[in-house]
Amino acid sequence: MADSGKLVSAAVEDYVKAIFKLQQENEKVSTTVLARKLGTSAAAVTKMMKQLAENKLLDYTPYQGVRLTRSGELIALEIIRHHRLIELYLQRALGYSWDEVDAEAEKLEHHISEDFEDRIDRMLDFPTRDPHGDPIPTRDGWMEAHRGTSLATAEPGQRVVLMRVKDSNPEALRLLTQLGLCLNIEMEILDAQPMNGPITLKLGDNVRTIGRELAGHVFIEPCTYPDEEPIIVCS
Amino acid sequence: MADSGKLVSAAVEDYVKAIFKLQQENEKVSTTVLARKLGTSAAAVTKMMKQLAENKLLDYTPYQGVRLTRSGELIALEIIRHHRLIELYLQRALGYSWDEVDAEAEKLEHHISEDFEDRIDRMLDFPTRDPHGDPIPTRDGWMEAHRGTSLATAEPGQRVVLMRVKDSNPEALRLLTQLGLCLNIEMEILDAQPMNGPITLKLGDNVRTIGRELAGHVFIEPCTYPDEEPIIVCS
DNA sequence: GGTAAAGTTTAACCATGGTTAAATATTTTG
DNA sequence: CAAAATATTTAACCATGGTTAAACTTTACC
Repeated sequence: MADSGKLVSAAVEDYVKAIFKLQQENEKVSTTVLARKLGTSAAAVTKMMKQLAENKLLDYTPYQGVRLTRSGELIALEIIRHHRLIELYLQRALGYSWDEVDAEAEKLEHHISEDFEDRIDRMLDFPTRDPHGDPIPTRDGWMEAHRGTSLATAEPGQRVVLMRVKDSNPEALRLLTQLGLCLNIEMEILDAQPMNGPITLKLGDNVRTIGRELAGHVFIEPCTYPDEEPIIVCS
Repeated sequence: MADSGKLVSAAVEDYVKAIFKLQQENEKVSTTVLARKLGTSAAAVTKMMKQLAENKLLDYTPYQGVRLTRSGELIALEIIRHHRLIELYLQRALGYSWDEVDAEAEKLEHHISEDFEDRIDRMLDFPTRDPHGDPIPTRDGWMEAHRGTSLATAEPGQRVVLMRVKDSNPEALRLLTQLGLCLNIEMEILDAQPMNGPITLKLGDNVRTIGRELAGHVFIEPCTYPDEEPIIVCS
């Protein structure tokens, strides 16, 4: 009953997923950083690291942090695939908004079958991105690199496209929606005040000013056709 | 992390659900029967009964079996509601067949939000029955009685409607589909051989013979308009 | 009605995944 | 470069939900 037939527990899946995400930033993932990300204690993390190392899901050198093995990565990618497919499904099929999908997907990702995964994948016509612009890993464990650079570090004068947003802060996502920002929208960066001051954007005919913290949740890329009129794909 | 914020664990939900179903047959539910239903040991059940009694989800008299309190019933009904809504959703929205829905719903029922529940309820237009003809409890903890009597005990000569099937045996459900039996289909009972022998049915223009064991998975009611031609609602 | 069988509970144990406090490494800094 | 600060690990503990084996009730039957 506690086992429930699963090869890896939901807890293990959460650990592996968190490590995967953290190791995209830093070479090695430290105990404390992981503990903070998972909302648990460093002691609990250390114990789990030993267990995961025994199961060959990661390489663990005491005091030096961890790094996933390919086996660990495959599990992480499988869960991230579940998460992002579910997010997109909730948005498309059940009308969830992009600030609501993360919390629901967080619970469901551990409990769907391969069959369910395949069915929603097919129903969504084999999508490659989730509602936040994050890439959806393939079934066989490959994932595109993240796109975009932070809007918080953008220079005025550029014409850019909104490629991606951070997924796990509903408040930020609601704010962005209110401001008229959505995936694939084109905008011009009019101004970026020094001292982490606000950034002013032109969205179609509207001018909007947003703080640096919120801008940190947004990732952009230079417009492919910077000379043409911006195309507002936002609904 | 083990807590995960839930008031009741998935294990408790499974226990309460199993007890609810068993106590519809027998006044009190015994340790052994529960253990068999849950695929666990009698000792584990006893321990859990004490815990559930402490939490006032059931009344427990040692050696005498248990019965849910109203609180326990409400939890059971909530989970059964989840289960049956999910089953119907999987069938309608994702093309699952009636032999596939139970296993998937069994896992998902513990992990959906109230919001998810409401959304699929609305999307399905507030349904009252799942794909097996079982009633879907209301949000406030009320459930219709089960309909139908067993086809295994039916007398020849009747014209009947298929009201309900047992939900948790995929093989039986696939067999029934192959034989052309589905919910709401009308049929005439032509013959029922003694000694638990096979039952012969007329479905439209087809005549089918099924064993008593399979018939035990099917529940019927006398046709409301026994004089008219059978209406085949089956697709 | 006593005894055997069946059912139930208790006891001792295990694994998982948490906790806090203390001990030990590592890193930073004056 | 030593001491202080920080990070990490260990140890002892807890709760949940399982196990098996032994003890104890209840039921069934002669």
